Amino acid sequence: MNLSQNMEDYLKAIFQIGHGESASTSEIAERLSVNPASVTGMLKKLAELKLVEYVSYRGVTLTHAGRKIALEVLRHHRLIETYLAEALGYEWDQVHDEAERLEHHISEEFEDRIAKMLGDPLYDPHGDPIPTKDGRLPPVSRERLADANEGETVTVRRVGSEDSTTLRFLKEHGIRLGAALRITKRDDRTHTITVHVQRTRVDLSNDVCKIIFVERGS
Amino acid sequence: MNLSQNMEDYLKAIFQIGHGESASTSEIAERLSVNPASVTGMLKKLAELKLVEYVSYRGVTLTHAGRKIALEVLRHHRLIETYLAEALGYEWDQVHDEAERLEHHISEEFEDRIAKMLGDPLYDPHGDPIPTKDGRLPPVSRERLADANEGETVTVRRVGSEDSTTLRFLKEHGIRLGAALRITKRDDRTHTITVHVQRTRVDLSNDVCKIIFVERGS
DNA sequence: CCCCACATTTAGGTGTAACTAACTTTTCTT
DNA sequence: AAGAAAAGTTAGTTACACCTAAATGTGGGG
Ligand SMILES: [Mn+2]
Ligand SMILES: [Mn+2]
Ligand SMILES: [Mn+2]
Ligand SMILES: [Mn+2]
Repeated sequence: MNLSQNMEDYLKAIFQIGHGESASTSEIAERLSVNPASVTGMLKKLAELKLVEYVSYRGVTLTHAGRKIALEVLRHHRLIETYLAEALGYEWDQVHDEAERLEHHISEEFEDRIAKMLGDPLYDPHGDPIPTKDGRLPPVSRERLADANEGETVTVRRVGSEDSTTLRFLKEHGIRLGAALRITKRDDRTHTITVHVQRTRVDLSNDVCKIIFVERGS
Repeated sequence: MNLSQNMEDYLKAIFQIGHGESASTSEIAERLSVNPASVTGMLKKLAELKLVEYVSYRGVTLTHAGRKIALEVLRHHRLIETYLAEALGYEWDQVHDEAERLEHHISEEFEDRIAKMLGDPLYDPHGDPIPTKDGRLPPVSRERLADANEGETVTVRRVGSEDSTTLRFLKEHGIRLGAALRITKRDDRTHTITVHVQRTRVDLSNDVCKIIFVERGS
């Protein structure tokens, strides 16, 4: 099956929104910066190809075939991000846009070679799991920094953002994968959490804390 | 100026056919595996954008702006080929197809990083010159093995083919960049040239000898 | 249970880039 | 120099993927 770049991005978006549940037209439109009317059109085409199950006004889910493609594209994306960071010295806030384009244009050969060169990594520079060649997703932490208690110490495992300003901010304050954070204060009035990284104090908004996933302990 | 992948490939084709002279509709169609009628349509659009000078029934030449883009795409192509060979262990017969797609999708950032990593190479794995960032082409040999005399010894500098079967054949017989060839026999009846690489004898058709460019001496 | 707000789809249209078939221009052959 | 062959262009379609505006469906509050 040879799909267009656009179709691949739709399948990936449906996978990432839905994660099993069905994705709505407007969520897909939002994520792809496209008009909802365009989404309806594309969903019909994807349903025609048996890549999604689509019920008018009810949203879509991926079929087995659609899910397989979504995972392949996601594997490309995250392997490329990892390669850019490891082999070419990109920062974690620079990798996303490059990977977003390249994911559609590399060959299986390229995929296999960079995977091997990197030692078949399981996580990308943001801690996102890289689907394996046979379509399985390595486990990820779902504990959010936002839910950690005052006094606890946690380890950063994943940052669920593609926004380069946010990523740069975090990096500059020492918040990177593997960093140990001590939660020194939760202010529920200002929705702010104060953490200490090494000896540096950082104030984080609740919004940011919702996209930082951690593991208890250090 | 943001051009489509297709437009970029047209400009590159015109550059490579013409090299100063004008390119004909059918040559472009041939090279891009596209219908001549489609070429006419595209040439009009490119002329509209002032990227080519187009006279109906008379062919096209690149404008300064068009040439600049062609050189940029060519730089991408050849840098990527070089990168694939040097950094990822591709063979010289595997690099072309991958580069043909990727050339349109990498960022300036990516271009700069791989160029730097490779030490700003001047030639790709086939000995083709890599345009510099400011659009200048390193010099190349135009001496064809086909024109070498019996008894001479020459050094392989460039192989002007993208055909992987040809490239694999040459590689397997020790004919690679830098290899020293002694022309031991020219048979003008069978249009065959016999050369010795190291101690191995290889018979080459005249067609192949026309795409092998050499430097006199070893 | 009706109405309204919102989500979604349909209808109609754009731009890109290809195709085939028919026509025109150029070039070659005699 | 005429006529045929080759090269190139025009006309009319197709497919893709987007858009806006108008119409329709859905689910919750009154
Ligand atoms: Mn993408
Ligand atoms: Mn990532
Ligand atoms: Mn190309
Ligand atoms: Mn090359």
